[in-house]
Amino acid sequence: MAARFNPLEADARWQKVWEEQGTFHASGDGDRPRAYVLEMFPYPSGRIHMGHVRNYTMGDVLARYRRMAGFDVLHPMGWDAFGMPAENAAMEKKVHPGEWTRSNIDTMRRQLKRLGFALDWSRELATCDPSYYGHEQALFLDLHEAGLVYRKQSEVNWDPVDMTVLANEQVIDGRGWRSNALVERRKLSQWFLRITDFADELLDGLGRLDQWPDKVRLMQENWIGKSQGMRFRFDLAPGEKQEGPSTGSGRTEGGSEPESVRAEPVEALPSSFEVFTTRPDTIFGASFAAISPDHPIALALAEGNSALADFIAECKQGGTTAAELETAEKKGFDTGARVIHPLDPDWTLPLYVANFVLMDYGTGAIFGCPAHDQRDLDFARKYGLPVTRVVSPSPEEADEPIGDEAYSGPGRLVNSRFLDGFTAEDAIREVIARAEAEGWGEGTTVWRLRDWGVSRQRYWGTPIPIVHCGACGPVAVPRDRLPVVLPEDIDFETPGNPLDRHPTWSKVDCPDCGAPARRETDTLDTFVDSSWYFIRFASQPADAPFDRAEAERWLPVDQYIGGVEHAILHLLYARFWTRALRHIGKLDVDEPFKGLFTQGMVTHETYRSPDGRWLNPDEVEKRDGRLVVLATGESVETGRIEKMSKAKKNVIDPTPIVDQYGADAVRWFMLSDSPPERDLEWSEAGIQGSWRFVQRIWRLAADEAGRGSSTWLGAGDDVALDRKVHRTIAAVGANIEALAFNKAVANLYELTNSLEKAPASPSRSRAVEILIRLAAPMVPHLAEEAWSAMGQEGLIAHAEWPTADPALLVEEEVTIAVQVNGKLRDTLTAPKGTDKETLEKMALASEKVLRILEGKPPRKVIVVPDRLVNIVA
RNA sequence: GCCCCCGUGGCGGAAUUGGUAGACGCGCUCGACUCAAAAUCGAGUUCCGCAAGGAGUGCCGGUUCGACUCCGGCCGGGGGCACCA
Repeated sequence: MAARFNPLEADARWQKVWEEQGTFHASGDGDRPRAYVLEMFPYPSGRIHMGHVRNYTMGDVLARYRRMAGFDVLHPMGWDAFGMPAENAAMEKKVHPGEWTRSNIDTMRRQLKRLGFALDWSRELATCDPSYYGHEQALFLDLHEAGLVYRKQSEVNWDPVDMTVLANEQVIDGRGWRSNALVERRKLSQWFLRITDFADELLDGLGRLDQWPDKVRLMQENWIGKSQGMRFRFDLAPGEKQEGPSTGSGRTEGGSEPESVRAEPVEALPSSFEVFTTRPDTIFGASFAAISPDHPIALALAEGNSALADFIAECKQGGTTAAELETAEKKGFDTGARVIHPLDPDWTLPLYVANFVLMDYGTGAIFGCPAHDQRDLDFARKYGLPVTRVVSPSPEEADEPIGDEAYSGPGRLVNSRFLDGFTAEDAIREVIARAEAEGWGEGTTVWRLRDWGVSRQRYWGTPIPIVHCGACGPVAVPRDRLPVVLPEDIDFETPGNPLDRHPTWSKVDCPDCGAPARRETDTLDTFVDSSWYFIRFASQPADAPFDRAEAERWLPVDQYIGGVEHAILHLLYARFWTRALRHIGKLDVDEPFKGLFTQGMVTHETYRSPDGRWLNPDEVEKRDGRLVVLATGESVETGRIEKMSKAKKNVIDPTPIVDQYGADAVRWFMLSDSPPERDLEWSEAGIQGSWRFVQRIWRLAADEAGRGSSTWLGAGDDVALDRKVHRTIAAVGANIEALAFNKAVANLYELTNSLEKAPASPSRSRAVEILIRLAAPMVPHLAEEAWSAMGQEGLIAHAEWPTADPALLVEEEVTIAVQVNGKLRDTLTAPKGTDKETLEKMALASEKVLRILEGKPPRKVIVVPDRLVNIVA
């Protein structure tokens, strides 16, 4: 056996063996228990980065561990291959998005294979492949038939130069990130999925996801944002112009929104409108009503009021960034109209248009109760509106005036006529009951969650399988004509969506009436692609998206691992999609991911030259204990430790590192030190430490392999070492199960330290063999090499995970801490299970204790068996 | 503004239900091997102190025989959401 482990030679050899033998194929038959381990599939951006390496190493350890523990493991990999970067590359580098993407996939697949991940490559998929997105189109049509897809006008960020729609994060200071042109708000007809129909289910389901981080569940809960309250009608007081019939009150029930009210032409002034409140109990504290600048009543009133029209226009200006909103002044415009209080026909309130009322939350209108809402209070003070307390924490404070702070605490109703003396809770119930009985309002629930707009005016995505016919309207593409394949001959020379400009692609006959029609040229949000790929991994027939029974055998994913940046959107959409499939009877799974783990980022120091330029780590060198620029010798300023990014030039490409140290050292480093949920700082010293450890294990194995069993003949068992080994078996298994890889790594270091110190014995030989098996999920190439060199049969990937002997886990002797007044003064050793009296006697006999007690009797002695004795002096 | 998480040696971090704080790694110091270096091995490494001993888990207080752990109040760092009625 060689003195040193040579990863460059061994890695490739074992990777070839695994591939040829199909070692990591999920069989899906037999009666072994199943485990589905999945990491979030990558976007093929060009090359693998350290974040990928960390993510996939974690999943790999778990997958390999489960396989050794007897599971049939599904551990697949694929590519989230649609998206904007491919189109950007097409524009910048004049390459076809498909070509660019597929070449990136080839590169990254090679890089992943170089790391020796135990993946079932036979199930590899790419979302940009018609054999994937064609099935997605079919599923889209299924949801469409089930009424879960609808079309409505919606505002988008429109870049007039690039002629494209921008996501919110692509709008920087009101300008397009690429064109720098002022972004316009445009209304487009877009496709929506009715995720709000599932809001309650999605919220409710979070409570049962006990293997998800609390943080993520909380984020989703906030995102869904359930608010219970009441919706009620305000009638406009007579005296205002009221032309034409009432258009009713705006919205229909539930999450299904009609073609937007905003799209209607401004004609008549409605005679009433609805507001939403979570505090119907404070209804007698009302002092004004306010509507959004986008509200139909505001638009109608502005018709004859140029000052109001100006105000509305002003509201539309200004940024929508968080900082701007926070500092933006709360402004209102008194329309002069008044509304009638629903509980007193003689009481009218002024109607304002206010810049802080959002049209797309609730009903786009509110009533203001300044005494008990801070924003309403600020508004009332500004415009000199009355402030009436209606909730009081105690009877004495009933007439206490409200100062600068609104009172939002508990209490009983005051100044509220028939509600006086009610608790807030009872008052809410009472007001809702009354409103419902009298027909002017009702209890309701409002969600922050909006329906999911899935239309993207982009080329590189899944075509939406719809044809627009002048006579028939939007018509589904018949199933036998799926997939609707993206055209390859496209042109990126002119801005805008190439599908729109394609000479022939969009021209089709209507599937219903045969008349000339036009294909939908929008493509689907790429989050749709990632909402069901884990199902396709589990089952991939050619003629259907998945086979229900086969998919149900694997799902839900037992452990899903990825970045916390997907805590909301991807994970919420995938949860929705899965529930939607269940709703339409395609798949009986409610939650797609049973266990979720969000791993931390890989970070690195940043470096700057004296002139403030960011420097690459390879431009920097340590000389005489300080960092200098390699080329010039100037001193380097060490910046913050940050997530690796091109902008900060602190990216370490994994490939050269793997070439230098081998896959196992890199994998080991990714698991060491930092807890997996926290950030890991890449360092040269760290990878060298990992390399040393790989060689230390190798030396132990080589030592045992070279020794043969004869050398320790006559030596007895090393019981202390046996105990250490079995404690380690238990600890490593538990820590991998808990994804506490840094602790499992520490366990293996400890065992290695013990083995290096232990004299040769049968125990030691067994221990080294067990160490190799315990380390196999983390450093698989080394483990295979050592396993075979030690003369073991078969692959270690198929070897059994060692079992801890319970008898060896029990200590015979324990160390007892001896404290005086809670401070450690001495320790003593006693057989496990020694009774309290004996321990107390032993502790009181301690010389150190006697010295501190100075002959005085202890006041009290606390004995915790097998743990400690605390003497209270 | 609202909600959540985290503060432990020079650094990354360990520490079942409150029960010997600092496992393990990195770094550093000294030593061995070597002509020398690398590699490797051995010893040490929370702070103050020669030692005995004392202090110590962001700060202040509380509960307890006993607090990194529980409670209250501050300070600092990070994250999520955000004119949400």
